[in-house]
Parts: sequence; C-alpha cells; structure tokens
Amino acid sequence: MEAVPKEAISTFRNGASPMANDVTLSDVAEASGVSVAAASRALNGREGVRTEVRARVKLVAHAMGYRPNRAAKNLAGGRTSVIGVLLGTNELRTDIYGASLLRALSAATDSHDEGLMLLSDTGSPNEAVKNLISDGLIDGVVISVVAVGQMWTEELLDANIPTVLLGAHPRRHDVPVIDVENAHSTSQVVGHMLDTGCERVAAVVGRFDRVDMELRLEGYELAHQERGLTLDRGLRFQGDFSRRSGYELTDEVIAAKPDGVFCGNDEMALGLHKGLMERGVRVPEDISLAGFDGTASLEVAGPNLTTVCQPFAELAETAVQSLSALIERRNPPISQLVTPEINWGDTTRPRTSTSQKVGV
Amino acid sequence: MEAVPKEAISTFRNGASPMANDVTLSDVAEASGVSVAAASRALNGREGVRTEVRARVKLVAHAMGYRPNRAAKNLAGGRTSVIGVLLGTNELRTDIYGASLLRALSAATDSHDEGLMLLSDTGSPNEAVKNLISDGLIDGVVISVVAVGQMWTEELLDANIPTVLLGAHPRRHDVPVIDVENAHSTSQVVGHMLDTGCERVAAVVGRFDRVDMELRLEGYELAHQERGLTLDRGLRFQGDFSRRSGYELTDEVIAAKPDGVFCGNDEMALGLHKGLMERGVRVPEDISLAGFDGTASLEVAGPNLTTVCQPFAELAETAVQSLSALIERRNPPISQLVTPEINWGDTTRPRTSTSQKVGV
DNA sequence: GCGTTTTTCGTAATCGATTGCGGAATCGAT
DNA sequence: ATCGATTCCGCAATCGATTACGAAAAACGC
Repeated sequence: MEAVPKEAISTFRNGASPMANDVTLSDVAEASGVSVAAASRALNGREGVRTEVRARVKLVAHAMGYRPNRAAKNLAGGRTSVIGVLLGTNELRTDIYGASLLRALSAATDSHDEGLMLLSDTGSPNEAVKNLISDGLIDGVVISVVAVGQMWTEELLDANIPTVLLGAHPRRHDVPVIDVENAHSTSQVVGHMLDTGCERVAAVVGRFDRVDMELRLEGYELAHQERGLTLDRGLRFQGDFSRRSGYELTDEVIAAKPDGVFCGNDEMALGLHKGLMERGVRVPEDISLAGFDGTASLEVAGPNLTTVCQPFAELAETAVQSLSALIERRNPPISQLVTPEINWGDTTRPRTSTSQKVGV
Repeated sequence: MEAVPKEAISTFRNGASPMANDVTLSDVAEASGVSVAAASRALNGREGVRTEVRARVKLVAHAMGYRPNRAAKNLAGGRTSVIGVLLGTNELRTDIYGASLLRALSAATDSHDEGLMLLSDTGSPNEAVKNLISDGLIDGVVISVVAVGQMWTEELLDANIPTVLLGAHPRRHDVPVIDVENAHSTSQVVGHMLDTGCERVAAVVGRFDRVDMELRLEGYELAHQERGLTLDRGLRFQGDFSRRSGYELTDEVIAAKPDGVFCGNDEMALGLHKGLMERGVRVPEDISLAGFDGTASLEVAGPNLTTVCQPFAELAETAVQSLSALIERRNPPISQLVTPEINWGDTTRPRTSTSQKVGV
C-alpha cells in the first residue's frame, strides 16, 4: 500500500529503525549472500555454519536492524517468548504486595527479552484456561496464589502448562515453587522479640488456607520451642490480610495482654499499629510489633516497621529463569527458596550484642 | 512425543478440552466435509459460503473445541488480538490510580477476547519501541501518561503504532485521548464549596507538565468566574501527586487561611487530611476538602472524601473499543470524554436544595 | 435449451520463521 | 590423484491460519 516503510529502511542508522520493522530473515540472508536456512542457523547459534559466515550474518542482521517475527518463530515450533502472570487484580488496588511483584516481574521478563502478559482472573477458571492454552501465545504461567483461588493452580497443572508458583505454596507437591524462606526468617524476628524482653508474643495471621501463613506460624512456634517456651493458643488471632482487619483486631489483641505481636503481613501490622496508637499504646515500649513483606516502607509517615522484606527482584528473576528452564528443557521442576533481608525497624527494641546475630 | 494429548482430545465434552488444544482448522474442515478455506470463511463471517454450511462448520468447530492459533492468524496478516499497556510500574505500588486502571483494562480486554501485555517502562524508550514493533505480537498500545514521560508518547507515535492515551492529555493533538471530563466536574465540586459558605478555596495541584492538572485548575478557575469571584494566586499550591506531598503542605496551606481546599488527586487530599486532623482542624466545619480520582474509598478508616470518581471501567472499555477501531479500520482517531460521578462525601458540607444540581 | 451472470467452494500462494535431508565443498590420508 | 569422512550450506517442507483466483455449480433471462 504505502511505500513509506520501504523508504524508511534505507534511512536506518545505528541499527535502530524508527518505523515498524519489515526487515525479514530473507532480507538479511540475501544481503549476506546466504540462504535463509543458513541465516537462521547463524543467528540462532546452531551448528552447521562457518564461524566466518556466522559473524557476517550477525553483523548484517544487526546493521539492518533485524528482529525476528515472534509469531512466525512461534508458529515454526519455537517458543513464544511470552509468559503469563496470574494474580488477584482486584487485590492489586489494596495490597502493595501484588503491585510490587508485578513490577519486579516486568523488570525480570524485560531483561530476559520476554513478554509479560497479564492474565485475567475474572470469569471462570475453565474459560480462562481455554483462553490461555492453544492460542499459542504463551509459553508458561507464573501464578501468585495471593488472592487467587487454588482452583486456578489445579486447572493449569491439569492442562499441562509449564507453571511456577511465586510467593505461595500449593497443596500439590508436583509444582515448582519460588518463595521466600518463611519459617526461618519469621523465627528470627519472633526470636528477637523474645530475646529482648518480650514474654507474651502474639501472632496475627491471615486465612489458614494459605500455606505461607502456616509456614510463618511454624516459624513463630519454632522460636518458642528453641527457647523452651510454651505456646499460648490464646495469643493467636486471625485476620484477612487487609489493613482494616488488623485495625479491627486491636481491642481483641490488647485484651490478651501481649508485649509483642508478629503479624503475617505488613498490611495487618499497619492496621494494628494505627489502632494501638489511637489507644495510646506505645510501640515498642509497651508492645513490640513486627510484620512480613516489607511493603510498609512505602507508607506515608508510617512507622519504620520491623519486617521481613520480600526480595521481589530476586524472586521474580528466579521465577522467570525457573520457568524458562521448565519450558525449554525437561528440567525437573524444582522449588527454590530465597533468603530475605530483615528490616530491623523502630517497632521492636534495638538489637544488642547479646541478641542473636542475623544469618548466624 | 507423548501420546497423552491425542488421547485427551477424544475425551472432550461440552466443547471444553481440558488439555492443550491441537484441534486445527484443517481438522474442523475435514470433519465438516469442506476445505480449510471454506471453513475459515464460515468461522470468520466472511461471505462466499452457504448459510447452511456456515452453521454446520460453526457447530463442528464448537463441538471439537476449536480455537484458532493466534500466532498463525497474526502471521497470515490478521491482527494479534493483543494490546499493550504502558504505565508507570514504579508508581503502581503507591498510586492506586494505576492499579485501578490496570484492573479495569484487564477486564475490558478480557471481555473483548483480547490479550493484555504489560510493557516495561524501564530502560530507554528507544529500546522498548524496538521491542514493541516488528515483533508482531502487539496490535496497539494504551498509554497512561501517569508517571510515564512524554517521550514514550512521542516515540510510539513516530513509530506509527496505533495508540490511545488513557486518562491523560498529550501535548500533541493528533493522538486520540480517552479521559474523564476534568474541567467541568472540577468546577462542579469547587462550585459546591463556594455555594455552601466557602469564600477562600485553595487549590493543591501536581506537577504542571501534566495537562489533566491544567484542566482541573481550569475548572477551579471556571467555578470562580461563573460566580464573579476573583482568584487569589496565593491560594494555589503545588505537590507531586503523592500522599506525602499533601501531608507536607499542611502548614503552608493553613497559613493561607482557606476555608476550602480542592486537591488535584485523592492521594494528596488524604495526606492533607491527615495533616489537618493532627493539627485539630475540623473538616468540613473549618475547612471543606475535596479530591479527584475516587481512589480514597479504598483507604482503611479514612474519611468519606468528596471526590470526582474516575469511571475506570468505562474509561477502559472506551479505550479498548477506540483502539480496536483504530487498528482495524482507518477510523479517524477521535478523542472521547466520559462524564464521571461525583461522590459527595463528608468532607464538604451537605448539599441543600438551593445548591447547584448535578449534571445541570 | 443455451448463454450469461452470480453464487459457492476448492486449489494454491502467502505470511516469516525453523529444520530434515541431500548435494557440494573441504579436508585428511593413503 | 583418488577415495572416504566431515563439514558446510541450500532446497523444500512445515507450522496454522488468510485470501486471491479460478473452476464448478446454480440461478437467471430470453
């Protein structure tokens, strides 16, 4: 139709064509004086082409600003180079965890030259699964089970799609999981409270159908066991991950007379903190407070909360790599745990030389 | 390799194959007793096929759970059915506006059977543009200029990619813009304050390089002009959209002795509200307060802020439709404004029968 | 009943890549 | 110089769709 694009090609410079790219592999091949087959092999690092020719083709391709057409590549049997991400888009607005994860994933996929497709979690899983598979535009899926029902996981696994779970544990044990080390880091935080004068440390957790909460609770219990302390079931409270739920638990928590509280995530910790402040309870003088996730730091004029900081960048990077391996090869799906940094904030007492060292 | 998928096909029911779909168009054609060409025409609503045959093919396709391979479809010249969205992923964590937009877009694209690809706003625009174009996996782009430099817009437009701006105005006038009606709705809110006793209404806006802020300021001025009131330049303050900036402006605003404040977004309004509360200023008795965006409603135990609610769902829907039209046809790129609802909250005085009616 | 228009449908080219296979070129060794 | 054994490279098929074009069939006019 329009002859403009063709003209534009001749004006390229520095390898960056400003217009939509219509440089095809056959163009590169022709300009290099080889066949498309040879050019393909040269560019993809496959054997069967002289190093000299390979270098020349690469040079020409770069000079012409060649970028392979992903659709064609995919169609020919290769991969799409696009992965999907499934998370609770509704909770995206209230829980910074999801947004942080999304941003980290975006950065990770970008550096791997992959695309990131946002999958809708509305509608029935069945319908969504149909949309995912078979359309041939996604190689695999990263799922954050946060706020997404377990059913999604089931469907995807049954559909035989390469899948990794990010920041959440499944019920099934045949799924690779990328997560932060929940139990150990929690036991460090709770242990610190116990070592700095706290005798009654409460635990505020979210719904129990999320395994990561179970693990954090295990860490909470572990810290007690290591010190030969007994657990008081009356010091255990349940919220729903929201800031509001932490806020609304305030009176109930105070009634149990704790001198320390570990919350399953920062949101609930912030809600509780607000409630404690309003009632004149001093933190950490009267009650030490700690959270989990490290998202509280984005809060305006909020407390410098002691919390376990999710290493979002590392989690995302690991997830993308793991998923790639899963897609490309028969790599056994292995789970990986990454060790988080702990932010020792102002809501717990300062660490002394006698308190337990971090990371041993 | 594995024969499992083949077997699974025979077990489909209800049109929903649980496994990765390898039902191809030629399968459908064969089962229908027609050629692939005819099948394609039948399914795509193109003419040149009897209505009877068309019905049969559709039935068979549905029964077999056929879903077209998007890569092939794209390669053959059609569209990808995937659109990209570009927004400030960094601000995603602090500004609910972006998250709300993203969720709405996800829902909108889903109902249109389109894919939504999250484009990275890290790295140089030049690099990103190269990634976008030519790879052939995106038909167009929706840009929210919120927190994304104008340069992106320039690059994309120059690259001749179908583009619509969502919730933001550009400098250039050849871009279709989908946005809320900024000026008029702001003048309604400010007008209400002026009509219910306020005599000195301040304006807290964000950076001036965003045109939507200019428009809201215009609405602020319009409300004054309509009532024959003069403007006091000393009542104009500038933040940076963040809650913190609103909080930090508190003393400065109080010093100007206003009896009403309009904030360019809810975040700044919430920050200011917190600051006012801490200083014992009563809202709305001493100072009426209003915001813009409608994101404050997600805040825990926050005020019921009077604000202009962004109709996210409608904005997203309109954007997707507009972009589709732009991609498919030579539809002249037209801008569209949608009218927002106003939440008359508790931070302004109640509306009386004498006050101005909404929507005339 | 025959020529002409219109409708319906199939053959084959095309999109832009990958890759199996066979021919040509190169190399080493006798 | 001749004969394998490699190495390098091109031809052509393939992925799963769309669509131009032409043949066959149906509808139409007289």
